[in-house]
Amino acid sequence: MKKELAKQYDPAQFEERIYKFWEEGRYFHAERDPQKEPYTIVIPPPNITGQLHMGHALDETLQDILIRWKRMSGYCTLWLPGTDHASIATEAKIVEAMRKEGLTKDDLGRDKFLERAWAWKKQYGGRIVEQLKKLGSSCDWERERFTMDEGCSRAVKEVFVNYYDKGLIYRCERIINWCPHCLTSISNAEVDYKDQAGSFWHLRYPLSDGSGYVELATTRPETLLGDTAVAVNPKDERYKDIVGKKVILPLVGREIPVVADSYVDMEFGTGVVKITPAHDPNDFEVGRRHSLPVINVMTDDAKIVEDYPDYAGMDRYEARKKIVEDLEKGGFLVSIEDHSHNVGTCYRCGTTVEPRVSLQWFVKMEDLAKPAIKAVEDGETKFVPDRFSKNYFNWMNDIRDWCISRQLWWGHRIPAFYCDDCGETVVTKEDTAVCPKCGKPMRQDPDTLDTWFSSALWPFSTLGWPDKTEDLEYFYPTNTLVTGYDIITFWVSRMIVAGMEYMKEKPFSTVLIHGLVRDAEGRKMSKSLGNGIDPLEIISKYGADALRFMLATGNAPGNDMRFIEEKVTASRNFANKVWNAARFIMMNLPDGFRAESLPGNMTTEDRWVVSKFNTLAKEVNQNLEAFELGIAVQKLYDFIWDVYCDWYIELTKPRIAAGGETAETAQTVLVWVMKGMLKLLHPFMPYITEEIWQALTDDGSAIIVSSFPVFDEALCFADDEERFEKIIAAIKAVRAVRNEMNVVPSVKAKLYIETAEPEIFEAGRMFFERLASASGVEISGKWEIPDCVSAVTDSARIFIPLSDIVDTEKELARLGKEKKAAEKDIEFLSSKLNNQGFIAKAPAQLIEAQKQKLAKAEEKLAKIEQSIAALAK
RNA sequence: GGGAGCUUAGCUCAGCUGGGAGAGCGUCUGCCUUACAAGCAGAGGGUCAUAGGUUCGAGCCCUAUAGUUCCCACCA
Repeated sequence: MKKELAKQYDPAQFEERIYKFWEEGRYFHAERDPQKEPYTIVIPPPNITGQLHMGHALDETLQDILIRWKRMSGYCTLWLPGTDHASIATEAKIVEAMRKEGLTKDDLGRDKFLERAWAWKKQYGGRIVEQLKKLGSSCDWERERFTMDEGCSRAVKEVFVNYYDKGLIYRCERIINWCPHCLTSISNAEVDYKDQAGSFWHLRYPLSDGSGYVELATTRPETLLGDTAVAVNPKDERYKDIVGKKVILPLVGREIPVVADSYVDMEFGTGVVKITPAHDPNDFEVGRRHSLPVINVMTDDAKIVEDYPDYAGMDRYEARKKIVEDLEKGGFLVSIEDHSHNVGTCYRCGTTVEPRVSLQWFVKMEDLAKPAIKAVEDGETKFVPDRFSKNYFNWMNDIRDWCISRQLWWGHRIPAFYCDDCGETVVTKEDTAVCPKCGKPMRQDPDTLDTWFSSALWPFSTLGWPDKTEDLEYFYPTNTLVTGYDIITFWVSRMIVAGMEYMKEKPFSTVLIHGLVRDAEGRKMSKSLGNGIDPLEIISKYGADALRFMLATGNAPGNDMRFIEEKVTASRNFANKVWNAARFIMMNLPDGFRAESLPGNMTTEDRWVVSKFNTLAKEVNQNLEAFELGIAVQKLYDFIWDVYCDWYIELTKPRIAAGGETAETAQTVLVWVMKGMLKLLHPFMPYITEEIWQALTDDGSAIIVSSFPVFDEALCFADDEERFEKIIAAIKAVRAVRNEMNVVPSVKAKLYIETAEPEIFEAGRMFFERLASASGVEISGKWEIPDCVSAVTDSARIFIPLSDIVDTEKELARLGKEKKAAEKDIEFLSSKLNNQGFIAKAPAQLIEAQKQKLAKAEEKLAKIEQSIAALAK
């Protein structure tokens, strides 16, 4: 009937097999069912270039826990997977690969390049998916999507054209962040600011009327070539006379005006600023206000343009050096100061971005942001933990227009067409366009869209939008989005915007935010540091369940965590514990044993464990409901290891050995609780629970679709819990005393239990033998045993006659310590109960509990005193 | 400049609506007790960063301070 389980937990033996079993059984597939409530998660699509890293592992684990829990709780659950084309990252990889072959994009041309890109996608896009599967992710792979598949592309075009028609997308010349390495514009959100040590060059520009110089300071002397003015503050008395005059631009010889603009900070530097509209965003604004010319002095790859023969072709840093030298030679350099400043770098490649004026497409964000802000304000969408909504509001309330065009080939091509003949622009969903004015064929914009443009539509484009599909109707809005705090601005905010605009409804109800997985020293895992840890290696070493369990343990939402391998070991050990508990049960079940329901003749300890399990089921559900995954894990761990394994299993051993009815009852309860426990654990450790379930039930059922345990009023046995805790307390007390007296377990001793509740201890008689090294148990209301060690609880004194070992002095000292502890308890509790404020204001239940504790403490003290008195005689 | 987080046992971290401080790892003492030595039993270890405040009662709420991390903006 049942399979033997191996002696040691070895996940490699079954994880792959179990995953195949689930896939073949189509357990991950979501079939719309009007009778059921849907529960939907869309995956944050990993990049096709990506390899599974710890961040993914955490993200996927959290999602899978929620999905599996909801699936078992009767929801129609859809976890929709997919991948992102990641335009800039993928294109960079392909360009890099081509470079090794000595090829450039231009050598290949757009079509050939895209062929390569698709081949790349075909080759590597599946890799990350296979890796996700290793984790046990229960995604509906039948619905796997890709941001550049036909449907998503259609959605992108639809949105672009619609935004354009509504006047929310516009094209204009602006200063944008340009990456000279990736050769594309990037959005504000894609710029990482980093502190760098630099210099502050003080220069002087001669006034054209020969009346002297103005002194100014710059961190970027090479941009001087593009200066078209110098500016001072209009209120600055020092410079009011020179406003309107001209200065001669050193090295270039151009005459440029002195303008007055309030942008200039009088306190900073000399109060004079050189204005380079083409290479600084603030200067660009100043330039606009004063109608200054915009002179671009750099090429795409940040080299000086040919107009300046002395520097043409030099890289910007090389040019800087040369220009400083020349300034010095010309007597224009006053001084050089050390200066640390924040420079923008490309989030992909780390190259210092070059602000640059160019013609780009933008989304007007202000109006679009409003409903998205409101959705979070009104609680339509909630961030967990809540503090991240502040992040969101910060960003959204100060939203800038979004630069969406990228000078890349891999991505959604902008559906705008230009007529070179008459200058007409058409934005259309059609693949080609004919000029409506002159009838000539039009040229499509060569640029593509920011990757995040398509990701923003992910929650509905993947469900069929713009068509009104049944999936969309049923599964939208999705329920939970699980992601890291690092992409709230990139992605989460833009999904909410798009969802509100096109679905008129939030894309998800909850955003569960998690932190970063750092290395053991707390550093970010990164390629450059080489401190990344490969989840796949960890899985092959410890199993996916151990990794998942560890990732869900001891961590509160939104907080970073450190990856420490010992934590995985601890989780693996826990899995081994579960494994062996199951093994124990199966070794002790008769053939054909079935435990469908709880027996009617349960003992106190049976009801004790069932009642505790019932509480566990309640709390795990509550914690999951509140996204307190770490707390749920902790409770499961404690119950399984401590309550079930260390106590209950041990309690059943003498009963099973005794055989007969009590054995059968114990077996039934063992199996019943084990099954419930496995179910509660399944979302966290899917593989091992399925493997054990299959071996244990042997009826073709699958735990993945079993019903998740819930609280059951009929299984509350508070009385039995209390009664049995007394036995546990007594056993613990005996063990502690024996340990303290250095009595080895092999030395058995008879126990004489003195108690006012003999029937309770009568029921626990056999457990003392097994769990407290007793050679026999006598129970009475009163014992007089001289020269004896005694273990004391509030409900019993247990005498342990070990005459050859007993050291009266030592025992008196030990009891003295216990007495002190009891007295301290009493003092604490009675002072609390004597406090009028406490009595008047504390909840009645609490007061009652304190009274009971006090009574128990007093009982215990009395018993200790008796023992001391007897020994002192 | 604006905002947020963190500071709890030697280490890594939990602590859900305020009611006698927890776990894992490490340490110490025993134990191969027929599910598990990836184990069992026991023990030690904390002024919950500091200073005030609110409260009958504060690790938790409020204010300030220090250290630390991060986000946003800006720095010619």
